Amino acid sequence: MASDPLSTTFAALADPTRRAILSRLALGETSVLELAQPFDMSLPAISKHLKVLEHAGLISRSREAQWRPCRIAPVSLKEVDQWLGGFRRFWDQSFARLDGVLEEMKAHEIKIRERLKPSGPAKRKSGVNKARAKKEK
Amino acid sequence: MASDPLSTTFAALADPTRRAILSRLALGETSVLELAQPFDMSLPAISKHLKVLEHAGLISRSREAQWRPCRIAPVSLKEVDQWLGGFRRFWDQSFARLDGVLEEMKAHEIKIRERLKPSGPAKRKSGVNKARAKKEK
DNA sequence: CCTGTATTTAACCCGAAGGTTATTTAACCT
DNA sequence: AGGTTAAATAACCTTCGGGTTAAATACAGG
Repeated sequence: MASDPLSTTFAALADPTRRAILSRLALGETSVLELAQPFDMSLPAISKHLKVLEHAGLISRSREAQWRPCRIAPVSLKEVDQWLGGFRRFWDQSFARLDGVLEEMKAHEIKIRERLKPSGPAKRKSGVNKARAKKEK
Repeated sequence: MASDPLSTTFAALADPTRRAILSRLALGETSVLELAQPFDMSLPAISKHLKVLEHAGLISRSREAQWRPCRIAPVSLKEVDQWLGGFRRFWDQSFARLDGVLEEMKAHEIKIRERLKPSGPAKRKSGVNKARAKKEK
């Protein structure tokens, strides 16, 4: 497995048992035994899953007598969400519209700048990367 | 690997090469060779990555002469986003606040109902699952 | 038809993921 | 100290993921 943080997090989430554990933890901190209870799986297996989640920064664990209560640690999830954000316009209508608005604002700003400093050339943002040009059937 | 759709998608995203490919595709549809160009990796390896992405529903491919242009397919990403949504309150302040507001609205609604039908007991929503009760040191 | 270009498939290697059982550590309670 | 409960570790097995090279497929075009 790739070792960068985001890959580690995605890999940790790529298992239904681990996602179910996280869903359970969304209801609140709990012990390993209680986390294991819904699954038809040995305790060491659960222990491994928890280690994976912890290593991915998705949960944190403390000690309380002989229990090691687990809770959700939000930072990694937040990072996943932020990565996803870069693609949100592909499915979220309102984000797509926001894209358009930003384009418009940018164009408008450029016009304003050009009007304010008629001597110097306005700083042009390089346009969207338009690779793959030559290709018609 | 687990074979449910969400696991497949997360697994596909758990690789920096594949995420980079998606990022490139966010700029627009392109060919396999151009997708491969930034990576120090054989072409069959890229081909496999694309197959994984396609199987996860993250990209779609068409044919155009001898090229097989790829583009982003948003549905799987959207599903990931929706799954994440269930946890957003853990890191998003405004969502946490929304949680509070919803709680308040629910309580208010119950009061109203009770006032309107003083004869029958108001339909109580069962409270948040409060597992793990007995545990004090 | 033959050659070049784009891409996939086949066959293989290696290490890591996810599961098992058996054993060990840690902490509580008499 | 001894016994019980909670959890982790060790050792092991099998499957799968990501990479390789070499060969096959699909199409365009002189």
